[in-house]
Amino acid sequence: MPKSIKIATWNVNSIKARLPNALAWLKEAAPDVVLLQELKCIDENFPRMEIEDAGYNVETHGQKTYNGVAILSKSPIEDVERGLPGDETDEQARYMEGTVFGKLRVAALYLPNGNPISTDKFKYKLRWMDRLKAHMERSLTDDEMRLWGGDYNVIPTDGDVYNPAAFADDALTQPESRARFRAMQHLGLTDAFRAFNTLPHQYSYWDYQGGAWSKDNGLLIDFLLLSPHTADRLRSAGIDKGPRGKEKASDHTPVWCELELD
DNA sequence: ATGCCAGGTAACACCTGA
Repeated sequence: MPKSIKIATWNVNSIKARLPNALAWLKEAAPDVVLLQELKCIDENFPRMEIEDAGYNVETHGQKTYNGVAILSKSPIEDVERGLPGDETDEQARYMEGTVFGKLRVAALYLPNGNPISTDKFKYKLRWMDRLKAHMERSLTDDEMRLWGGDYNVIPTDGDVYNPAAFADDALTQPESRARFRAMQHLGLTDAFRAFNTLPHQYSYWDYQGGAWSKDNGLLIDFLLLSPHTADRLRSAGIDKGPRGKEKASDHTPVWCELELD
Protein backbone atom coordinates (compact mmCIF):
# COMPACT_ATOMS: atom_id res chain seq x y z
CA MET A 1 0.00 0.00 0.00
CA PRO A 2 1.44 3.43 -0.94
CA LYS A 3 2.48 5.58 1.97
CA SER A 4 1.36 9.20 1.89
CA ILE A 5 3.38 11.77 3.82
CA LYS A 6 2.62 15.40 4.57
CA ILE A 7 5.49 17.89 4.49
CA ALA A 8 5.18 21.49 5.68
CA THR A 9 7.35 24.59 5.87
CA TRP A 10 6.75 27.22 8.55
CA ASN A 11 8.61 30.36 9.57
CA VAL A 12 7.71 30.39 13.27
CA ASN A 13 9.38 33.73 14.20
CA SER A 14 11.01 32.36 17.38
CA ILE A 15 10.40 28.71 18.33
CA LYS A 16 10.39 29.61 22.02
CA ALA A 17 7.67 32.25 21.62
CA ARG A 18 5.73 29.92 19.32
CA LEU A 19 6.07 26.64 21.24
CA PRO A 20 2.44 26.34 22.48
CA ASN A 21 1.08 27.23 19.03
CA ALA A 22 3.56 24.95 17.30
CA LEU A 23 2.72 21.97 19.52
CA ALA A 24 -1.01 22.54 18.98
CA TRP A 25 -0.50 22.70 15.22
CA LEU A 26 1.66 19.56 15.13
CA LYS A 27 -1.14 17.70 16.89
CA GLU A 28 -3.93 19.12 14.70
CA ALA A 29 -2.26 19.00 11.30
CA ALA A 30 -0.13 15.91 12.02
CA PRO A 31 2.56 16.65 9.40
CA ASP A 32 5.16 13.91 8.92
CA VAL A 33 7.99 16.33 8.13
CA VAL A 34 8.28 20.00 9.12
CA LEU A 35 10.85 22.53 7.92
CA LEU A 36 11.14 25.41 10.38
CA GLN A 37 12.72 28.84 9.98
CA GLU A 38 13.60 31.76 12.26
CA LEU A 39 14.17 29.71 15.39
CA LYS A 40 16.01 32.69 16.93
CA CYS A 41 17.86 30.44 19.37
CA ILE A 42 21.00 28.35 19.62
CA ASP A 43 20.76 24.56 19.37
CA GLU A 44 21.09 24.12 23.15
CA ASN A 45 17.99 26.25 23.74
CA PHE A 46 15.74 24.56 21.16
CA PRO A 47 12.74 22.96 22.96
CA ARG A 48 13.84 19.54 21.79
CA MET A 49 12.13 17.44 24.46
CA GLU A 50 8.72 19.02 23.90
CA ILE A 51 8.92 18.41 20.14
CA GLU A 52 10.24 14.88 20.61
CA ASP A 53 7.38 14.14 23.01
CA ALA A 54 5.01 15.18 20.21
CA GLY A 55 6.43 12.31 18.14
CA TYR A 56 9.19 13.93 16.07
CA ASN A 57 12.87 13.44 15.53
CA VAL A 58 14.64 16.80 15.63
CA GLU A 59 17.70 18.26 13.89
CA THR A 60 18.54 21.94 14.29
CA HIS A 61 20.92 24.53 12.92
CA GLY A 62 20.45 27.43 15.32
CA GLN A 63 21.87 30.87 15.93
CA LYS A 64 21.48 33.41 18.71
CA THR A 65 18.77 36.06 18.16
CA TYR A 66 18.54 35.70 14.37
CA ASN A 67 17.85 33.06 11.72
CA GLY A 68 18.02 29.37 12.62
CA VAL A 69 16.41 26.41 10.79
CA ALA A 70 15.27 22.94 11.82
CA ILE A 71 13.97 19.69 10.37
CA LEU A 72 11.35 17.70 12.28
CA SER A 73 10.35 14.23 11.08
CA LYS A 74 8.35 11.28 12.29
CA SER A 75 11.04 9.20 10.55
CA PRO A 76 14.73 9.24 11.44
CA ILE A 77 16.65 12.14 9.86
CA GLU A 78 19.84 10.92 8.18
CA ASP A 79 22.96 12.47 6.66
CA VAL A 80 22.29 15.95 8.05
CA GLU A 81 24.32 18.80 6.56
CA ARG A 82 24.31 22.33 7.95
CA GLY A 83 25.05 25.55 6.10
CA LEU A 84 24.69 26.54 2.45
CA PRO A 85 27.78 25.60 0.43
CA GLY A 86 29.67 28.22 -1.53
CA ASP A 87 30.97 30.64 1.11
CA GLU A 88 33.01 29.44 4.07
CA THR A 89 32.81 32.92 5.66
CA ASP A 90 29.00 32.93 5.85
CA GLU A 91 28.07 32.32 9.48
CA GLN A 92 24.32 32.93 9.23
CA ALA A 93 22.28 29.81 10.08
CA ARG A 94 19.91 29.80 7.13
CA TYR A 95 20.21 26.35 5.54
CA MET A 96 20.27 22.66 6.40
CA GLU A 97 19.29 19.41 4.76
CA GLY A 98 18.69 15.82 5.73
CA THR A 99 17.18 12.59 4.39
CA VAL A 100 13.76 11.51 5.70
CA PHE A 101 11.81 8.28 5.27
CA GLY A 102 15.02 6.76 3.92
CA LYS A 103 14.63 8.26 0.45
CA LEU A 104 13.63 11.93 0.37
CA ARG A 105 16.29 14.60 0.84
CA VAL A 106 14.71 17.76 2.27
CA ALA A 107 16.19 21.21 2.87
CA ALA A 108 14.99 23.90 5.26
CA LEU A 109 16.01 27.35 4.08
CA TYR A 110 15.60 30.93 5.26
CA LEU A 111 16.59 33.17 2.38
CA PRO A 112 17.92 36.62 3.33
CA ASN A 113 15.43 39.47 3.28
CA GLY A 114 17.77 41.90 1.52
CA ASN A 115 16.29 45.23 2.56
CA PRO A 116 17.12 47.99 2.03
CA ILE A 117 18.12 47.40 -1.60
CA SER A 118 20.77 50.14 -1.58
CA THR A 119 22.87 48.25 0.98
CA ASP A 120 25.12 45.20 1.21
CA LYS A 121 22.13 43.29 2.58
CA PHE A 122 20.65 43.16 -0.92
CA LYS A 123 23.98 42.09 -2.43
CA TYR A 124 24.16 39.32 0.20
CA LYS A 125 20.64 38.19 -0.71
CA LEU A 126 21.50 37.94 -4.42
CA ARG A 127 24.78 36.12 -3.72
CA TRP A 128 22.92 33.73 -1.41
CA MET A 129 20.37 33.03 -4.15
CA ASP A 130 23.19 32.35 -6.62
CA ARG A 131 24.75 29.92 -4.13
CA LEU A 132 21.40 28.20 -3.55
CA LYS A 133 20.76 27.76 -7.26
CA ALA A 134 24.28 26.40 -7.79
CA HIS A 135 23.79 23.93 -4.94
CA MET A 136 20.41 22.87 -6.32
CA GLU A 137 21.93 22.34 -9.74
CA ARG A 138 24.72 20.15 -8.32
CA SER A 139 22.21 18.21 -6.23
CA LEU A 140 19.95 17.48 -9.20
CA THR A 141 22.55 15.48 -11.13
CA ASP A 142 21.24 12.19 -9.71
CA ASP A 143 17.72 10.75 -9.60
CA GLU A 144 17.19 11.17 -5.87
CA MET A 145 13.95 12.71 -4.61
CA ARG A 146 14.58 16.21 -3.28
CA LEU A 147 12.56 19.05 -1.80
CA TRP A 148 13.65 22.58 -0.87
CA GLY A 149 11.21 24.28 1.47
CA GLY A 150 11.28 27.54 3.33
CA ASP A 151 10.90 31.27 3.50
CA TYR A 152 12.31 32.38 0.15
CA ASN A 153 11.73 36.09 0.85
CA VAL A 154 10.70 36.61 -2.78
CA ILE A 155 7.30 37.82 -4.01
CA PRO A 156 7.36 36.03 -7.38
CA THR A 157 4.76 38.19 -9.17
CA ASP A 158 2.66 41.29 -8.51
CA GLY A 159 -0.29 38.94 -8.00
CA ASP A 160 1.44 37.58 -4.91
CA VAL A 161 1.23 40.84 -2.91
CA TYR A 162 -1.78 42.86 -1.76
CA ASN A 163 -0.37 46.17 -3.00
CA PRO A 164 2.47 45.90 -5.53
CA ALA A 165 3.04 49.67 -5.59
CA ALA A 166 3.87 49.66 -1.89
CA PHE A 167 6.58 47.04 -2.55
CA ALA A 168 8.06 48.56 -5.70
CA ASP A 169 11.36 49.37 -3.96
CA ASP A 170 11.36 46.29 -1.74
CA ALA A 171 14.02 43.59 -2.03
CA LEU A 172 11.28 40.95 -2.29
CA THR A 173 9.96 42.24 -5.63
CA GLN A 174 13.16 43.36 -7.39
CA PRO A 175 13.71 41.94 -10.88
CA GLU A 176 17.05 40.52 -9.67
CA SER A 177 15.31 38.60 -6.88
CA ARG A 178 12.46 37.40 -9.09
CA ALA A 179 14.80 36.30 -11.90
CA ARG A 180 16.83 34.19 -9.48
CA PHE A 181 13.70 32.57 -8.06
CA ARG A 182 12.52 31.75 -11.59
CA ALA A 183 15.97 30.40 -12.42
CA MET A 184 15.58 27.85 -9.62
CA GLN A 185 12.30 26.66 -11.12
CA HIS A 186 13.92 26.54 -14.55
CA LEU A 187 16.23 23.85 -13.16
CA GLY A 188 13.11 21.67 -13.27
CA LEU A 189 11.69 22.33 -9.81
CA THR A 190 7.93 22.41 -9.21
CA ASP A 191 6.29 24.87 -6.81
CA ALA A 192 4.02 22.44 -4.92
CA PHE A 193 1.32 24.95 -4.04
CA ARG A 194 1.17 26.49 -7.54
CA ALA A 195 0.77 23.03 -9.08
CA PHE A 196 -2.75 23.04 -7.61
CA ASN A 197 -3.69 26.69 -7.16
CA THR A 198 -2.92 29.41 -9.70
CA LEU A 199 -5.22 32.07 -8.25
CA PRO A 200 -3.65 35.43 -7.36
CA HIS A 201 -3.68 36.76 -3.78
CA GLN A 202 -2.92 33.47 -2.05
CA TYR A 203 -0.73 34.45 0.88
CA SER A 204 1.58 32.81 3.42
CA TYR A 205 2.61 35.93 5.36
CA TRP A 206 0.72 38.86 6.92
CA ASP A 207 2.48 41.70 8.74
CA TYR A 208 1.70 42.19 12.42
CA GLN A 209 1.09 45.89 11.77
CA GLY A 210 -1.89 47.80 10.45
CA GLY A 211 -4.41 44.98 10.77
CA ALA A 212 -2.84 43.21 7.81
CA TRP A 213 -4.29 39.82 8.77
CA SER A 214 -7.89 41.00 9.11
CA LYS A 215 -7.63 42.96 5.84
CA ASP A 216 -5.88 40.03 4.09
CA ASN A 217 -2.96 42.31 3.24
CA GLY A 218 -0.50 39.50 2.69
CA LEU A 219 2.47 38.22 0.73
CA LEU A 220 3.23 34.82 -0.79
CA ILE A 221 6.87 34.15 0.09
CA ASP A 222 6.99 30.58 1.50
CA PHE A 223 7.45 27.73 -0.95
CA LEU A 224 8.07 24.01 -1.36
CA LEU A 225 10.15 23.37 -4.50
CA LEU A 226 10.18 19.76 -5.69
CA SER A 227 12.66 17.93 -7.88
CA PRO A 228 11.14 16.07 -10.86
CA HIS A 229 11.10 12.69 -9.10
CA THR A 230 9.45 14.30 -6.07
CA ALA A 231 6.91 16.14 -8.21
CA ASP A 232 5.94 12.77 -9.72
CA ARG A 233 4.70 11.84 -6.22
CA LEU A 234 2.86 15.12 -5.50
CA ARG A 235 -0.78 14.49 -4.59
CA SER A 236 -1.99 17.73 -2.97
CA ALA A 237 -0.78 21.00 -1.51
CA GLY A 238 -2.15 23.98 0.33
CA ILE A 239 -1.68 26.86 2.73
CA ASP A 240 -2.93 26.25 6.28
CA LYS A 241 -4.14 29.65 7.44
CA GLY A 242 -5.25 28.32 10.82
CA PRO A 243 -2.11 29.14 12.81
CA ARG A 244 -2.05 32.78 11.60
CA GLY A 245 -5.45 33.44 13.18
CA LYS A 246 -4.43 32.24 16.66
CA GLU A 247 -3.35 34.30 19.65
CA LYS A 248 0.44 34.77 19.72
CA ALA A 249 0.67 33.84 16.03
CA SER A 250 3.74 33.89 13.84
CA ASP A 251 3.44 36.36 10.95
CA HIS A 252 3.89 33.37 8.60
CA THR A 253 1.57 30.38 8.27
CA PRO A 254 2.45 26.81 7.17
CA VAL A 255 2.57 25.76 3.52
CA TRP A 256 2.26 22.01 3.01
CA CYS A 257 2.13 19.25 0.40
CA GLU A 258 1.33 15.57 0.33
CA LEU A 259 3.60 13.06 -1.40
CA GLU A 260 2.86 9.43 -2.16
CA LEU A 261 5.87 7.30 -1.32
CA ASP A 262 6.27 3.58 -1.97
C1' DA B 1 7.21 55.44 3.71
C1' DT B 2 8.14 54.06 8.04
C1' DG B 3 8.55 51.21 12.20
C1' DC B 4 1.70 51.93 13.74
C1' DC B 5 3.68 44.91 15.77
C1' DA B 6 6.50 41.32 17.59
C1' DG B 7 10.72 39.06 19.31
C1' DG B 8 15.33 39.22 21.19
C1' DT B 9 18.99 41.24 23.77
C1' DA B 10 20.15 43.75 27.22
C1' DA B 11 19.12 47.29 29.78
C1' DC B 12 15.05 50.37 31.08
C1' DA B 13 16.37 51.64 24.21
C1' DC B 14 17.69 49.59 20.02
C1' DC B 15 18.04 46.15 16.20
C1' DT B 16 15.71 43.22 12.76
C1' DG B 17 12.01 41.76 10.18
C1' DA B 18 9.40 41.99 4.86
